[in-house]
Amino acid sequence: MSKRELADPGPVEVFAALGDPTRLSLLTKLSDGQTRSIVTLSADTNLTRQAVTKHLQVLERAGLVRSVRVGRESQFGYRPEPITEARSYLDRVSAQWDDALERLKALVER
Amino acid sequence: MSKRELADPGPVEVFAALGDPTRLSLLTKLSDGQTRSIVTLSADTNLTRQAVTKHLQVLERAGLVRSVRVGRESQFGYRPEPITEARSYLDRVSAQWDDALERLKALVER
DNA sequence: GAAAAAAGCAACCAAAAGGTTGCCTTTTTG
DNA sequence: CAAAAAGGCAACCTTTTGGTTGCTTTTTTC
Repeated sequence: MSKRELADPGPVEVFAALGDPTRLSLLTKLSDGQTRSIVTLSADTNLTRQAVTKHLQVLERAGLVRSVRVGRESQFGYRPEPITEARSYLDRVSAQWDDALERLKALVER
Repeated sequence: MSKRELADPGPVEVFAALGDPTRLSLLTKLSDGQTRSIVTLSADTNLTRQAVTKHLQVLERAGLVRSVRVGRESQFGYRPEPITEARSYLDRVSAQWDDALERLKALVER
C-alpha cells in the first residue's frame, strides 16, 4: 500500500461534488465525452470564469473530471470511474433495503 | 399541478444530503428497514443529539427518511424513492458516456 | 514583437453548514 | 405525582463554500 498516486476518493466526496447544481450540470455536459476549456464551460453559466474554475477543481478532486493543459488552455474531460462507484454504493443501499423488505414479508406470511 | 404535497426533491438535493459522512452513515444504518429514535441514532456518533437532529432534518427534506412521532420519541425510517431516482440519474450519465465511447469507436473503426 | 486570449493566483466577502450549549415541553415510569 | 427520558427551539460560534475583483503569467495570433 504505497504507490497509490491519486486514489479515487470515497463515495462521500463524490456525492458532495454532485450536490451542487452548477457542478452537476458541468459534469453532465462533459459526460458527452467531449473535452472542453474553462472559458467554453463558463459560457452558458452567468458565473465568472473563476467561479467555474473552482467548481471544476472540486470535481477534479472528487475524481470526476481530469484536466490536461494543452497550449494556453486546460481541457477538462469526464472520468467515469467515480460515477460507477457511486452507483454501486447506491445499489448496495437499495439491496439492503430490499432484503429487509423480503425478510419482513417472509415473517408476515409465515 | 397544484396538490403536490411534499414532492421528492431533485437529484441535486439528494446528492447534497448524501455528501456528508454522518448523514451517509445514518442513512445506510436506517436502510436495514428498522426504525430508530434520535437518541438511538446518536448513540454511536460522538456528536450531540442536536447535531444528529439537524442531519436527520436534512435527510428528511431530501426525502430520504421519514419521521413519525410515537409517544415521546420520533421514529425515523428509510424512504427508498430518492435513492432509486438518484441511481437512475447516475445511470443516465453513465449511459451518455457509454454512447459517446461507442460513437467514437465506430468512427475510428470505419 | 505587441495585443489578445486563456488561465493561474490571491485576497476578500457574505452566506450557509456543522456544531455547541441552554432551556422549555411532553411523555413515560417508579 | 415527581423524576427521568426524549425531543423541540433558539441563540450563538467557527469553518467552509460559493462567489467576486484584481493582477500576473503563458501562449497565440496579427
